[in-house]
Amino acid sequence: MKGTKQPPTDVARGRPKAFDYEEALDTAMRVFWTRGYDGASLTNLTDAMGINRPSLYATFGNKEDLFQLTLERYAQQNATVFAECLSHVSARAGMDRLLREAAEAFASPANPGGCFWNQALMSCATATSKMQRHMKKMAAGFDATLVGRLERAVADGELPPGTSTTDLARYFSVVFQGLGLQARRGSTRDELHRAIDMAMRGWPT
Amino acid sequence: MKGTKQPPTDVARGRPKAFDYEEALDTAMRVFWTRGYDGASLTNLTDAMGINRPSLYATFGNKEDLFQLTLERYAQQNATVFAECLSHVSARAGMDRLLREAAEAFASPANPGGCFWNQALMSCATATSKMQRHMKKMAAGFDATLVGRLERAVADGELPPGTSTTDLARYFSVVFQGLGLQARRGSTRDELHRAIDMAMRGWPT
DNA sequence: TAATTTCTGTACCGAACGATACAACTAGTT
DNA sequence: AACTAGTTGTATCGTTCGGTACAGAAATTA
Repeated sequence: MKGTKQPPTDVARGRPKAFDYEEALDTAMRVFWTRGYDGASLTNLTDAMGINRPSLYATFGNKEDLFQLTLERYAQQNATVFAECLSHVSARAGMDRLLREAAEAFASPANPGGCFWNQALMSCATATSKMQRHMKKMAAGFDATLVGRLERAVADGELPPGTSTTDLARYFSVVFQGLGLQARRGSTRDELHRAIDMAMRGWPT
Repeated sequence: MKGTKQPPTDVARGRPKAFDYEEALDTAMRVFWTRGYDGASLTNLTDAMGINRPSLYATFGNKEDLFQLTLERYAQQNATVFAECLSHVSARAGMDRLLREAAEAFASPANPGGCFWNQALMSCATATSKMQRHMKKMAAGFDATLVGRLERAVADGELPPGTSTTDLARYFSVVFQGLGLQARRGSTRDELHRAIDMAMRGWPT
């Protein structure tokens, strides 16, 4: 990540960038999202981002750094909705909402389809062990947040005492990821919502 | 697929192959399964298969042909268990069984982890449109089989009349694929089975 | 205006990619 | 034994890969 230069900390000094940092990162994300890590070549990336190679390297480091940055950006972009869903008074309603928000994003024609994180997960076999560790850490954080919310639900009496929160969180994780793949296969948002209706029946009574 | 030569139709004529056709195909499948289509280089493949490039090309065509052959083999290998599960008198028990068999395969340490078909699905963005069509066709076949079994269940009275068999099939497809990704993330078979317990609660009453 | 700083564009690097030409080799056929 | 069909190993093809050196362009600073 050395040499990576974030947006201006002070005033710009030399020649100004001819592109927007975050916009370029978003575009890169979509390329990786569509083609996977290995399938996305630097030419694919620079063409889509509208910048040339040296600019990319000076700004984002190398390909792996860029990929990691897009992953972090993806997490960051969805963190707000994620937190909002889980802050709902009812854990059940929050979980339902989370799945439905995900369905919207996964099936949105504005996106490449499915879940970027799924794509990254399948792509990371050829990645550095450092990046694999990073991804595992992100995944663990996601799971932990889910478990935390469910534990609060048990404490609140919304879930029966003795409920295995890890098992329940894992179940919803399965559904979550399944929705992403199903969306990738072309399912519409309505179809995903109907699947969520059924998935929510798994909630303990 | 031109130039592809299947196992001996007549008696072998020239110099005999120094490797087993199906064994080599299995090995290739595992390489693709682990690394994805783009992530698997010909060197990765030939090294693992224990054959050299010209033998690979003479026997399996090019890289894309080989990939397609491994996909077909994967489908063929699982077709038996698949059909057996769905031939159960109870559609519900059959579906349950299908998911559990899948969980075993997805989490088996003998396999690369997860579902090869999932991996292929994410890899196919860079593939030929011909191969994408082929994959869509395979997926549609899977779905149609599921729907067919559920329709029979409606006719048998196992499912309430008016049940949307396509919606139900899609739900189980979501769970199925989710299990694959969860396994890839390292979940054990027991953990997957507990997720299936919850998923089966989505079955209409 | 001169000096300095930063970014852009071209042109290229060595390495790895998918794919083959070709000769040596090994079997069955005659 | 001579011939033919098919496989194997080596050595290589042209292309694309990720990554960079370097000169010129565009801004701020003095």
